[in-house]
Amino acid sequence: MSAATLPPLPSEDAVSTQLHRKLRDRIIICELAPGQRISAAEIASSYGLSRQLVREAFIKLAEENLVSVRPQRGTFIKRISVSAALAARFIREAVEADLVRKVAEVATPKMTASLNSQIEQQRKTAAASNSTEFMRLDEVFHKTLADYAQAPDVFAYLEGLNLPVNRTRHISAREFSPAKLVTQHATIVEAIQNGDPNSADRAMRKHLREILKDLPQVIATYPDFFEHVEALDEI
Amino acid sequence: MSAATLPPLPSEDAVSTQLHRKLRDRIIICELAPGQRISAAEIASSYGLSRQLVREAFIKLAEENLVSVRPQRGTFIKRISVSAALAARFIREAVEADLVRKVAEVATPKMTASLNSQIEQQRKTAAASNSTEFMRLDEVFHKTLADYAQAPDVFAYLEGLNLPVNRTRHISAREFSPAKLVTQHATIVEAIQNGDPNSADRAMRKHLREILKDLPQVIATYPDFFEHVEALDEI
DNA sequence: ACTAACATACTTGTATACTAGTTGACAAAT
DNA sequence: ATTTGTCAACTAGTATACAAGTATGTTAGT
Repeated sequence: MSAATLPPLPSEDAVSTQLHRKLRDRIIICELAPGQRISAAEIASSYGLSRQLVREAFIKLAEENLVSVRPQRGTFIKRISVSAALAARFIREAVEADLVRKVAEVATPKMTASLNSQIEQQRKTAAASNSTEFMRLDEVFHKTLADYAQAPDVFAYLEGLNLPVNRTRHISAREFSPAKLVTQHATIVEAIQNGDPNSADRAMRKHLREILKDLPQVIATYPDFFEHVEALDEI
Repeated sequence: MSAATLPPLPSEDAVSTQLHRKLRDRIIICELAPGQRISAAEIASSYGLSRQLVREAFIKLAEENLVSVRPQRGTFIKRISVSAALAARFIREAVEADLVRKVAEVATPKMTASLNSQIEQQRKTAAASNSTEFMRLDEVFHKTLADYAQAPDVFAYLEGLNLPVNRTRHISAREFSPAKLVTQHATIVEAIQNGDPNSADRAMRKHLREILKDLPQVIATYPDFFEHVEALDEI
C-alpha cells in the first residue's frame, strides 16, 4: 500500500511507555513537585496525546509509588516517604555488605586492578567537581561489585529501590563531598585486595550510611516535599 | 438510569484493581501457566468487563514482571526467572540476617515471649500437617521480626520481592517439611533470647537457604515453566 | 453579613470504536 | 512438492465518548 508516510519505527516503544519514562524523570528531578496535583487532561493536551495514554502512564507511576491516583479527586505527585528512604538504605546496606564480602572472598588480581583504576578515575572526576559524572561513576562502581559477586540481578533490584533516595538527592542542590566518598571506595577496595571480608563489610556499611546524611537538612528546607515525619533522629 | 444490576459498592476498589489482584493470584498459583498466552478479549468477556479494564490490569502485571505484553502478538504469562529467584533469596538472606541481628540487640522479655508462643503455635500446626496455615504463620513470624527491628517497611519490600519464589513454591506439590522449619525458627528465637546477634545471624541465614532447596527438582519436572537455566549448581 | 442550596466545571473510571500490525491458513503459480 | 500471494482472524495501541463523583463558586434566602 502507501509508503507515503514514514512507517513508524517498529522497534520503538509504545507511546504510553515513553510518556511514563518522561514523567518519571520529571518527578525524580522534582520538576513535578511532591504534593503537586497533575491533571491527566492537561498533560494529554500539552503532549498532544489522548487522555487514555496519560492515564496508563499514571497507572505505571502509581505502581512505582510516585503518584497517587484518587478517584474523582485527581492525581497527585507523592510526597517522599522518609521511612521508605530509610528502609531502602537499610536494605542496601545489608545487601551490599554481603556482596562486597563475597567479592573479597573471590577477588582476582584482574578484578582489583579494574577497581583501582575506577578509583583513580573517580579521584580525577571529584577533583574536577563534575558531580553528575561522579554520580555515574559511583553507580558503575557499585554495579561492578555486584557483578564480581556474580549477582547482577541483585543490583537491578536495588536500582528500583533507590527511587525515594534519588529524589532527595536531586532536591539537595549542594552535592555531597565526592572526595570523601572516593576515600571510602578506596578503603573498600583495599579490604577486597587483602581478601578481608570483615573489613570490606565494615567499610561498605560506613560508606552507605553517609547517603542520607543531609536528609534532615533537606527536610527542614523543603518540608512540604516529604510525608509526615515522626522520628528524624533515626537517621 | 438502570439500577437493575447491583450497584457496585462505592467504597470498593476500582474494578481494574480488583481484576489485577485476581489475575495475580491466578498467576502465582500457576492456574495461569508460565508461557501460556492470555487473551485480553477472552478474559474481558469471561469476567463480563471491557477489554480496557483487562488491559489496565495487564499493565500492572507487566510492571510486576508477571506477564509480558508484546504488541500485536499477545500477552504471555512470564516464565519464572531462576536468576530472579536466586537474587531474591540473596537479598532476603542479607536483609533478614541484619534484621534479626538488630532484634537480638534490642529484644525485650515481652518480645521473646511472643516469639516463643508463635513457635508453639507453629509446632501444633506442623503436627497437624496444615501446610497453608503453616505458610501463613511462617510469614507472620518473619514479619514480627521486622517489626521488632523497627523496620516494617523493609518487610513490605521483601514481600514484593518474593513473587518468583512464591510461584515455585506453589508448583512444588510436595511441601517442605514444616517440622524442620519450626526447629530453625526456635534456634533463631533462642539466639535472640540470649542476646547473641552473631548466632541469630547464622541461624537465620541457614534457615533461609532452605527455601529454594527443591528448586532443581521442580525445574526438572516442569522445565517449561522456567526461563532458560544456565547454572543450576549455584543453588 | 451569613448560610445553604444549587449549578458548573472539574476529576478519574469505564466502555466502545477504530487503527495498525502479526499470524496462519489456503489457494494459486512455479 | 515448494514457494508465493492474498485474505481473514486475531492481537495490542490509541482515541473518543460517556458515566459518576468531587470541589468550588455563585446565588437566593434569611
